Amino acid sequence: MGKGVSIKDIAAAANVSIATVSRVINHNGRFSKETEERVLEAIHRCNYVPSQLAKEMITQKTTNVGIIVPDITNEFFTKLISSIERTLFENGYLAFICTTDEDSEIEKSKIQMMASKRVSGLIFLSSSSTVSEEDLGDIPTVFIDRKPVTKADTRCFITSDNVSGGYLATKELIDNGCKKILIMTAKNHISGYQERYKGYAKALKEAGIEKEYTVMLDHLHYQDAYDEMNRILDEGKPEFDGVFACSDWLALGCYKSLFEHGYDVPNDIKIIGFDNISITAFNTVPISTINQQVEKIGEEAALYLMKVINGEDVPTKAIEVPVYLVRRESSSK
Amino acid sequence: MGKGVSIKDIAAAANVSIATVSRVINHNGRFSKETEERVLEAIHRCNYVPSQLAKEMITQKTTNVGIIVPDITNEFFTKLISSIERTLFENGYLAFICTTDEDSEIEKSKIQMMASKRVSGLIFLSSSSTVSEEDLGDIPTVFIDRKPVTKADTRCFITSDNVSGGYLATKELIDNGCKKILIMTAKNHISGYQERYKGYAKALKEAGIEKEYTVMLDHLHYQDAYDEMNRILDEGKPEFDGVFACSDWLALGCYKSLFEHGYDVPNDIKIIGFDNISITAFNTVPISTINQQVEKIGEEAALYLMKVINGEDVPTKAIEVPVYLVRRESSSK
DNA sequence: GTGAAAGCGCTAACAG
DNA sequence: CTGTTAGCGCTTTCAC
Repeated sequence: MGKGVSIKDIAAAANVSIATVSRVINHNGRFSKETEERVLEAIHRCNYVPSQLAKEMITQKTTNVGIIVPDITNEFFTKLISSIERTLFENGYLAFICTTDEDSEIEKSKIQMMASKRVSGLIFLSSSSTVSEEDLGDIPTVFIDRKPVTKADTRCFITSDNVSGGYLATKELIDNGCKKILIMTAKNHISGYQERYKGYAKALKEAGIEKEYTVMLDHLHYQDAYDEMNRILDEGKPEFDGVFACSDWLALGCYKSLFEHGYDVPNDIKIIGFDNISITAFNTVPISTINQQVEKIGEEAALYLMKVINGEDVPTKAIEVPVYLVRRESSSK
Repeated sequence: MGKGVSIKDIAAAANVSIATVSRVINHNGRFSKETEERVLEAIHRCNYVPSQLAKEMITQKTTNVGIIVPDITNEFFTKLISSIERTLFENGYLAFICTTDEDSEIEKSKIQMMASKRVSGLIFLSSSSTVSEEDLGDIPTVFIDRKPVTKADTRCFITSDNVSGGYLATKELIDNGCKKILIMTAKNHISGYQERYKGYAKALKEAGIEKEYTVMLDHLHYQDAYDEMNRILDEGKPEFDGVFACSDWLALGCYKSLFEHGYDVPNDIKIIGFDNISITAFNTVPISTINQQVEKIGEEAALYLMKVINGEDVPTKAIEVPVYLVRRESSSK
């Protein structure tokens, strides 16, 4: 497709100089109507596609951005990526996709590759592993969702308002009569989860509930929540009447364990999750959850990044996108 | 990160010619140990990252490949993309991600953009919309999963052995006592679904079951299957004792409807899905399904594409990756 | 309005 | 072993 045919060929075919062809292509004016037509005709006839590659080479500025995520098999990430990719493309950028599998070696090597390809920016869904500032260098970078464990906090960071989310979730349980609420969260320091815990603590305090009941998980898969809840329930009658699972997958794991142990959700025990992934709505007992405005986060991230790339003024260093409660059966009275 | 510093600077810093620097970088030999060290030292000291962009410009060959998918919020696509991306990267390629949202205009415009960026190949998860050969031009392309509705069948096409899958699924139901089996599939001509139907028909015929029971859906989301099954069940006692849903999401929708109508799965009615997405295992009644070797499909696609790119001999035009049955509770006796 | 010429950062002959 | 040179396909002054 137009590979092989270059601006030279068009110049020859249209009987003008390559400078003129360039002007026509880029709508830079300074050519007559007739010339334009002749050039356009030649372009069409030769099936010519200007090399963006060469342009990027000379302007020293690519329209490529890298998206880096731990993995892609996760509805939250996936929606984020879609939204980012769409926003970027609307502004003339294409996105490289890079999964790191939480492996900092891979991460490093992909960042380097992108650097060598001169991406003009990076959108980073950092794993909890440390991203070295050195690797990132002066590439404009926006972090999403997970706050990196580096001094990289000089860069932009976009996330949901997780504290409010944790608060809303916990309050929903309290409002519907729960007195003892278990929070299931992550053992390692993922910023979002820590904030959700803060919201939980705040709601408890506000309601005059003193006893917290925290369960920390090493891994955050469905199975881990299921196993852990099984362990707890196998020990005897549970001490809690509400569960705030810090992600929907955890909530689903808890639900299944409770169900299999003969507990009635929401009558015996209420559950609320976080993220609003689609299956929560489809669960036998639909699961209440906190909705993150993923599309908006992705869009904000992309827009912000492009501003940085274009050297615009970017006042805000941290953006928090609001969340809202999605009330379903699992937390009802 | 090394942007701004070029091969010239290194040449100067190491007191050699740029040609020598180039040789060292590319391990092309013809330089002494000492020179190498001096150059390497300069590279390190200046924090130099060679511009892959310039290299691609001159060698007329990029190490970028485009992945085109209808959307990304789908475990099957997602796994495929992961696998492709990994395989490509292991071979020095980076992947552009392009979602089309089944919109052929967007598709067209993204393909053009990638062409102008001179991607060296495309991996195409075509929507049922027609991909024009003209757009693809001479870019090496591999199709996955869905057979394009064009004359593009001159290109490579990789997919699961869907006929066998449909056969295995149906046979599983028959083997466990089903006499009347409903198949829920797609109304439009998605190759995979058509083939699954063929397998279904074959198994029925082999078992001497004459009556087929086909339900076709316009859209293939959970909700569509749920609604359709509700409609059927609301009409009265169902005529079938087994359901072969051509995707897991459809199976889950059917399950919920059956459950809510008071039917016992698998005792009253058995269900089997297709794809083996993770939630099928987590359903209250785990759903039997046909596993597609997604990782393998992705890997094969990437490897095949790179062969084409490198001008290697590529005998096979169509690759079918085997599937296998995953037996769970929903289809048991 | 239009063209000639100088590069962008690099590779690839070709000399030495 | 090493340096010189000619581009890759394009943009961008600077003349005319």
